[in-house]
Amino acid sequence: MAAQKVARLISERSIGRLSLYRRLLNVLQGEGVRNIYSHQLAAMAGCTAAQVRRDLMAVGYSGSPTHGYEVPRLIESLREFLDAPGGQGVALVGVGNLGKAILSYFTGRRPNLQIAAAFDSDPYKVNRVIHGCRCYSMEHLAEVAEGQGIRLAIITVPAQAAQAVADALVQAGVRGILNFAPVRLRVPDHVHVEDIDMTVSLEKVAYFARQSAERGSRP
Amino acid sequence: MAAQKVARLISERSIGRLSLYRRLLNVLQGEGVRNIYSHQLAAMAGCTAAQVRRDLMAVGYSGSPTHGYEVPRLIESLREFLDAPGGQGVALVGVGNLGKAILSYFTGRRPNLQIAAAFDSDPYKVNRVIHGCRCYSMEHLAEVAEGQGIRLAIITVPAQAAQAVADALVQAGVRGILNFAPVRLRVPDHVHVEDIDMTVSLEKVAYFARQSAERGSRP
DNA sequence: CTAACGCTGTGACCTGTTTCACGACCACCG
DNA sequence: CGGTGGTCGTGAAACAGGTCACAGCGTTAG
Repeated sequence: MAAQKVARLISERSIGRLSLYRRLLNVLQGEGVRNIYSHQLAAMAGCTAAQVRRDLMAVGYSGSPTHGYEVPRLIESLREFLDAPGGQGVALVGVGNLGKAILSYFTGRRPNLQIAAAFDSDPYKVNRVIHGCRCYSMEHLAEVAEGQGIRLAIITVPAQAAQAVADALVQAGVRGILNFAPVRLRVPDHVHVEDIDMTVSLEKVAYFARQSAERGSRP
Repeated sequence: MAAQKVARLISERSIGRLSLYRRLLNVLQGEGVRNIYSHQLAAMAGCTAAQVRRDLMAVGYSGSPTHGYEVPRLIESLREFLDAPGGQGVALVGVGNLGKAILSYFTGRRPNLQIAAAFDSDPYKVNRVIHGCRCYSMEHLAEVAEGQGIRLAIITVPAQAAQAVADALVQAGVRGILNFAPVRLRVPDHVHVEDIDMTVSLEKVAYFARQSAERGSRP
């Protein structure tokens, strides 16, 4: 407690990039790379070297001017900075097509962030094991979530059901939600919601693709 | 051509919000709402009224100070602003779990942005129809994409294959890519890439949930 | 041994986005 | 028929995030 982290004002964007750096570094480590410079990491992450250095300021590990950053130490520092000690269980609510895809996507990917339980209102899915994850009834959400100390959740239910699910999750003590439903969830301040809105993303792509097409055809 | 749109410098963020507004408005229209004020839209979208008004400046439809915005006219203006005339075909590459989920997710959702063709390297999937969408072999990508005038694509292949797929798509004339693979794609400047990185998003949720938990426990 | 190099960390600047604030307008009420 | 209240559009201020530039330093070449 003496070494209390100063409440760093670090932006959401930076956290995203730090997570990206870590993933890139893991690949590099697998290739046997021992040291790396900020500009190399920047090239891989698609940003500038200055931004990499500034982001890394937050994690509290300094590289050497001569050898750059030691890959294993940097990974370790990022782990300390980003991960909860002891790992975090995640609940997934809504075992439809998207839910199943996400279950398989995350299976064995991040050992520190495992999907520990799935929930669905469809009685046919309840008690089945899907991609290695047990599916529970919605009625047992609070019980299972609290029993497993789950603080994070992924919502992959239809839009109409999303708010009710979010309320139930908050009630069960969840502090963070990754929301795939195309709705703005209303939650208390202490709960963090991250939206992934595929429709909006696709429309953004369509818009900007059209823009660059027009720009390109009229030089 | 005389009415050439002034090259509005509109931010990526704004486009995302405009797309969100439109979706909210469609729901409202279904409920029979005729008029709406900026602050109501703001409450639903999770931003401020000033931001709604500023975003809407770009679309070129002015509301009335007394009745706010007419829902049908605003939807129409957003459609003109966001959508390509005549609709845009989209290709989906990678018919795995995630690809199938996305196919079912977009089926019949946005009539203007239909997934017109799917591609996979697995011969077992080729020529099957999945969620109403024909799956072609990767070899026919250029042929089918050009034949159908496809300019947009969604990548849902494993990370190792993503760059090769992106190259092939660009070669086939694709101008915008929605990329689910956890890799930074390298593409020419005239191609717009939008990344959806679920791992990064989940880690962001985990980080900020932990932050607010710590902040909450120490008031 | 000295000089020169290249990289890191960080203060200062700059750019792009959000918020504020205010003039103009219209409907409604008294 | 004038006052009042509420909203819109938009210039200007405030803010956040990203970039630049440079001091400091270990390494290495000469």
